[in-house]
Amino acid sequence: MSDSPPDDDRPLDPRQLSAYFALSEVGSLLQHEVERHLRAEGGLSTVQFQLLASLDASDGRLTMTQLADGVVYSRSGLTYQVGLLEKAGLVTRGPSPDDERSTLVSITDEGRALVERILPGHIRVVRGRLFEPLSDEDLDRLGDIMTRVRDHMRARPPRSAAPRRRRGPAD
Amino acid sequence: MSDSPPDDDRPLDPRQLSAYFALSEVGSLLQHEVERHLRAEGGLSTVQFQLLASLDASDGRLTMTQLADGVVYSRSGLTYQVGLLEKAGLVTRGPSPDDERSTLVSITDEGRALVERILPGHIRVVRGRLFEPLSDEDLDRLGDIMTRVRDHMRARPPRSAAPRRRRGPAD
DNA sequence: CTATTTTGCTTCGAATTTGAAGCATGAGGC
DNA sequence: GCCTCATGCTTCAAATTCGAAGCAAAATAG
Repeated sequence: MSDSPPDDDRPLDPRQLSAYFALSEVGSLLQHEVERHLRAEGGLSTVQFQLLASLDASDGRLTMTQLADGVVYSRSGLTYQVGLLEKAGLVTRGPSPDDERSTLVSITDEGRALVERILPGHIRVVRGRLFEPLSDEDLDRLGDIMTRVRDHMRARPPRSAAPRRRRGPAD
Repeated sequence: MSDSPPDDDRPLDPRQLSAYFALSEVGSLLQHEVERHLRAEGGLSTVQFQLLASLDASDGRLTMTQLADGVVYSRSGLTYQVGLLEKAGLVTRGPSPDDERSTLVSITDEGRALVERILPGHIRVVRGRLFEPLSDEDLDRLGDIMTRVRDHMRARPPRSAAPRRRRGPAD
């Protein structure tokens, strides 16, 4: 870490490129297939399922902010989606006892039941599409890599633009 | 095909779960940051950039179907986006000489110039957010794994629903 | 204690996305 | 050559998305 090499402005080498493209593609494909399955199976979008799953995994109640933080999503979009879930009777919204501003979202029994019902099929999709061609060792490695990347991305909030404005930009 | 092991209906074990969640999260986070950057830098959405990059990488002209196949996208959405790109002067649309039905999309010089202008920053984002915490070995492994998964997903077109409806569902 | 700033959420309008339906051309069967 | 089906793309209406603006409660400053 003595002096940063000019690594930053070099093009990606072929290995990086191919890894990046493959990752993007897998992400998109997986997302689409999961979407399709959830829609067909339980009439839910991916986000809605993630929200219910988050609630189910935690203590059953989270604030809007906690939910939005887990799922990568805009605040207003979250309001909309939680509204739909509430209308469907899968969650309820109420004020937080601690903080009058916060809305506490709680999963209903019906919501839990739906998650339980959809989960097996969801898992089957993920297993069949994602994990099938991977060995145990691949799996460990993938988990390790992705966890590290995620922590890295979560650690540093994204600079909106101009990551290093040392020299005047040609803009 | 003698008797399928009950592997299929087991829940994902913790390693699989954590790998799956981390992968999803990284995918979402990366997509959002790329989106933000491209929008700020060149006024393009991710899809538009991918379309231009696809055209740039190939011979400069592709049919709508070829484009949609590369990017994971709906046909109608593609029509809309290509329409925007055309309006912006970055691509042109014309009939295919071979097939009267096909629309051939060509990138303009302006389009190429825009790609050239945005690419370095895009690469900087990807490098900084995705590759920074990875060693060379990680990189190779990641590329290998993702390539294999992608090929696997591309090979078998997704079953719309009901992968194995052997026993009457409790629906 | 009051003024200011911050935080949490919702509402709003504009842009995007999607699947279904529509239209025209190409390919096959007869 | 016709008739039927498949293919390539666009149009359409409805749903979803986002950021900006708005509003109320809480934290902070003085």
